[in-house]
Amino acid sequence: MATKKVISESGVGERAQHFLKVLIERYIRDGQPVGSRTLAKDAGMDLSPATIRNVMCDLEDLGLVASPHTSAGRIPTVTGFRMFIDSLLTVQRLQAGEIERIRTELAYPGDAGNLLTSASQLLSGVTHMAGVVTVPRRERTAFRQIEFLPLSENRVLAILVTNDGEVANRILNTHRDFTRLELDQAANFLNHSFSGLEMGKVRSRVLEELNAARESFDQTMAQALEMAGEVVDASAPREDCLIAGQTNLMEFEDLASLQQLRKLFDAFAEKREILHLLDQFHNADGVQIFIGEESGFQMLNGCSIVTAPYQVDEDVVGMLAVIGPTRMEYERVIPIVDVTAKILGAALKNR
Amino acid sequence: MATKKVISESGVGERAQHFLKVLIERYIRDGQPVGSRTLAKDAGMDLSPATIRNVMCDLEDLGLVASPHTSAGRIPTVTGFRMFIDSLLTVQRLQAGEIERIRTELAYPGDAGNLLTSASQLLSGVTHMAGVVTVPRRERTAFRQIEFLPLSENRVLAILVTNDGEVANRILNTHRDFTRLELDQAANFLNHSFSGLEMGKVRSRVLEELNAARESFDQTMAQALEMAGEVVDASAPREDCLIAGQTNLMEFEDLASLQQLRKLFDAFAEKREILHLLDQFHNADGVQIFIGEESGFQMLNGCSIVTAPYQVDEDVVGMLAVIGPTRMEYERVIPIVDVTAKILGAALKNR
DNA sequence: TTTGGCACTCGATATAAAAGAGTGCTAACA
DNA sequence: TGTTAGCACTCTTTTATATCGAGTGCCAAA
Repeated sequence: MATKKVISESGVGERAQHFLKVLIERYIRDGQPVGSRTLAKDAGMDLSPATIRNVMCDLEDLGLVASPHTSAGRIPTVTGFRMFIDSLLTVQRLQAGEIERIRTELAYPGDAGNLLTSASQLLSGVTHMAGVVTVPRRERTAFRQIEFLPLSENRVLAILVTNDGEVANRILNTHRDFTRLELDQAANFLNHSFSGLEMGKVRSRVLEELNAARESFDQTMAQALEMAGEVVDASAPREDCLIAGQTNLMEFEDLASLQQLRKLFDAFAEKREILHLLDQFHNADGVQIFIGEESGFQMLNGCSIVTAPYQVDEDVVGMLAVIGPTRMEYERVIPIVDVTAKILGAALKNR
Repeated sequence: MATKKVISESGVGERAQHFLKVLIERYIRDGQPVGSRTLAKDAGMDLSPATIRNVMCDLEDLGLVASPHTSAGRIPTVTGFRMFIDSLLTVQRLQAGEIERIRTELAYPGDAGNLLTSASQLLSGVTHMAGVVTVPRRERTAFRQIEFLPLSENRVLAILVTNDGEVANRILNTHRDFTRLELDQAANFLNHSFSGLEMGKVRSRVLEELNAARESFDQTMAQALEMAGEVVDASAPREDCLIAGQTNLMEFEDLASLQQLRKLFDAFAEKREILHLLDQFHNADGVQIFIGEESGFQMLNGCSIVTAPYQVDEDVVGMLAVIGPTRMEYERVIPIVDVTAKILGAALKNR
């Protein structure tokens, strides 16, 4: 069966694939339709433009490239890009210097929030596109310690520490005044009951016990649980994402139709949709790429997202992403996102 | 001296001022150079275009209007706008409905941060421009209470509560382990020494006492003070501003040169300059307006800022602003900012 | 002081022509 | 059978040119 023209599953000859690759690389560089003459030179196979034209015809029939009008060259379609990304891409190795840069920028100690902000800024700085980091969800974290401090009459400060070192606090207006001793006792009880428990479970357990306490008319207990409930809620899934360098996207005339750009920026301000989108890739491991049009979200037309999860102790805790025009240098961006994810994970671990 | 042509200090006749006013109002509506014919109709004084032209010549000589080219009408200059704003503007009264809207949107209870966010969103929503709210500075707030909680070996959680109810916390890695009792004693001492003191002073006093403690080799005291210093720094002037509706500005083709817009958005992301700018008006009371070019900040070319301080108990605690194109409907925006400032102040008071 | 008249300027719009890039197809070639 | 040269054709881009129209500035008359 070994004919000269090897056909891959997709029905595209090996040579045609090579041309597609070269065409897309060229298109990524210049952003303009690529003609047969240009391609003939770039491909380096010493073929005439006419030959190329024949192949282009095939590629067009397969929906991998398209021409904006009769006398322009070809530009890749979304499916063309998809094939390029999935099987044609040759990822560069990151230069040692760049790895070092990432490492040092994420090396300085600071609290977790700070670190994540740095990471998104770093991504946007290195790639000249928008950098996104989603913040670990609260759901996964565990209860470590709760404390109550009397502030003034009828006002108590509740402090909740989770095992990832985050601290949530809330000022509670209580029905009656509590002594310091009472508060300490309540805290002791709660710490004893919930320590180490995953926050989601804490929430449900608090509710259960609250009902139990009410039935048995244990006022003190009920109040303690009520207060705990409030602060647990305050520390609730405040999942969020940090976006840096949005304005970099204004430089790409690919997206420059203000219309388009505005939709994108609105999405950034809102964040919800972006977050939802990235969550879909939460379970993949390693770098994933997807193209705006594939997502169904209109605001991402013309864009691509390069994303990777980052892990602490084998657990995926959040996502990292770069958003830019579909016409981006994937072979440079992919390793950047990849390495940053790893370094970020490590940095979070020895925090 | 009562001649027919009354000359104001600026050397502009009363009638000329009236024309300037009408011209600017028209320019604000249409965004296009206003010609003599149009102006003749709008002015409602039954004068011929030729007469208007003469007046326009005078206004041009005074630098209040300019023409983009020979055969276009006139557009206001920055100084023209300045005069318009300072003395020609007739501010509309806000409709009862709009006041109600503002009141209800700021009525629902929530923490202070929430309220401020709502305010900026409200401003941007009502004006279709960008809304800004600066958050009260920490400097002005006073120390109320500090507490230390042992977390694990060599890790202590320090919590600082200020009299405005804000809570700052920081996890400290200590050189040695502290018992709960030691920590309580340290907290007691600090609370006793600093309670009620303004934060700026707390910072300096901590340093003084730290030196004293070191000289007298009072290790325990020194450590307590060191820890206090860290958390005080953590709660340092985290002055900040909340910006909403930036993307609204993309709709105005006045600013649409992507160059311009990008600079503006970068400034929004950075925030520092905006904050610094608004701080200059911190002491003014009532609505202030200024025009981008006057600020010297390049990114504000083509923009104006309508700003007002908001007060709690007679004290100015922050600023509120709307940023939009210089060609904005001041007579509508001014009362909105004004009223919002008052309502926000009130809402913060009964928080 | 106001007005009509008039020449003039300059951007905006329209039209046409030419240039350039690239294609598709056909026929010849190895 | 794959490859190539040639050629007509299509569309965009550029350039040149004419025309229109809005609006000005100035002058002379009311």
